[in-house]
Amino acid sequence: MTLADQAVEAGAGRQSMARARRRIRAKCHVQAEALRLFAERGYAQVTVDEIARAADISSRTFFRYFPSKEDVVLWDEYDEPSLREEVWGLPLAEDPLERTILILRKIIYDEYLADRDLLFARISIALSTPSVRARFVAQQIADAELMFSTIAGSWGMRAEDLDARVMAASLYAAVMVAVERWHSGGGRDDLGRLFDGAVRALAEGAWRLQPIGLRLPSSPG
Amino acid sequence: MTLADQAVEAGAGRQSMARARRRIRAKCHVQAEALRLFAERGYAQVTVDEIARAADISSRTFFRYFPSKEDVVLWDEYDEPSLREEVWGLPLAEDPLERTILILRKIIYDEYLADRDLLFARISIALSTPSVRARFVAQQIADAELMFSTIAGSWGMRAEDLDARVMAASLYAAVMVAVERWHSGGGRDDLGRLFDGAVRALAEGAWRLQPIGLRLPSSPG
DNA sequence: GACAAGATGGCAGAGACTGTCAACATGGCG
DNA sequence: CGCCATGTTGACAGTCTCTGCCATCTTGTC
Repeated sequence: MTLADQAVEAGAGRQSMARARRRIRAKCHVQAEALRLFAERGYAQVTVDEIARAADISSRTFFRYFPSKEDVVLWDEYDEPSLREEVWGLPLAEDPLERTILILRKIIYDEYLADRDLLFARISIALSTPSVRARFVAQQIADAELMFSTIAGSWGMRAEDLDARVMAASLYAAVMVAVERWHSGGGRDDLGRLFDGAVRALAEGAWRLQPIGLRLPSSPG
Repeated sequence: MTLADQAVEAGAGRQSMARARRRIRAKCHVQAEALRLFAERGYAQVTVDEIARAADISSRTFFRYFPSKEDVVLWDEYDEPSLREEVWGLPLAEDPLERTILILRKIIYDEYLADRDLLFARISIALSTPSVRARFVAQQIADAELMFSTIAGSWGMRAEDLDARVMAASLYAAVMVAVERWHSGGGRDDLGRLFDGAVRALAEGAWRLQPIGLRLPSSPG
């Protein structure tokens, strides 16, 4: 069973799943062409028309696949099935925090193993193009929050707790730092190990935060 | 001495500082008109042409003031002098981490006190408009990293340490959460206190993170 | 094969943004 | 005061992203 199949089954199931599979394949093809052109000439120097021509579609169809030019970089196959599927599929952990970390780790690892070069190409553009980078960051945070609130909800915690939101965003930070480090190392390191390192750094850094936190609640100044 | 004055002094000093002061005042005026229109009709429903007309400038001039439509929301007076000025001006703290927190806190507090309604209007649009929100988030992170690397550098730490970067991003997370909470409370709470709470949440979360961090370095999973 | 649902392409158009250039304001200086 | 250098503005034309609309073609179903 291919990735596309899984995606479709999880999706709006009722319709013909062949259509959806074709659609995903088509999107992959367009993305590949786009990334090739971006690598050659840079993101800003390639127009949507050119991508469409390279992928043998009309530019109108391009925008039916990807809501914006940025999305052709951000999108990946794994976006198609809802994140929630992944969430429920993982083995339980006692702690919502630990579970979030395990899930994040799995997602990172899956993508990493699936197609290292593709991931590297996407990250390269995401990190070097400000507008794409901004959306990249925002998307990561949204994902982390979705996961955390889902998990926290299933444990009876309120997702709006300061703690939940701060931790979700901080975990994103760990992902982001790991990804950047991985990229700056030319993609040769082990992304999973870098992520572990970032999580440990977070634990240690926040540890040193304890005495400061206690000292804070005094005056505004 | 007005804010504008300070900004100019810190800036490319050599020229006539009257010019720069006028420029900042003009930008403030354009921003005020823009926010007024956005509040009336929503960000997307207002064109740059309309903002320009309302502020009595040409749209070409608008883009000379603000590189993009989004920036008219994101910009504030305090962006003009370099952040570094603020950094060096604050009383020393033993720990770079603590110092970063104090600086963040001061910046938040200054803006907060300067013009609560203006800040609230800007945050409202930043949070509700996806494209602006993405840039808002990215900007916060960049600021936090700039500060942290400046401070870390002055203490002889390497700014590229995993620890430094993770903590910078996590602190941003605390700011973000505090700002969102402040906004959802209608701007009535004390922003500084909310920030303190977020920092404490981070410290506590890290506490719970420690055992997980130690358990991680095993298998990819 | 016929029919319904969905996917596509082409076209026109709004709106964000940029390059260029000529007109204009400003501040300093003889 | 007049003049020059420098910086600021507006107008215009043009590019590019993105959208609505509609006619056309493909696909899956019966």
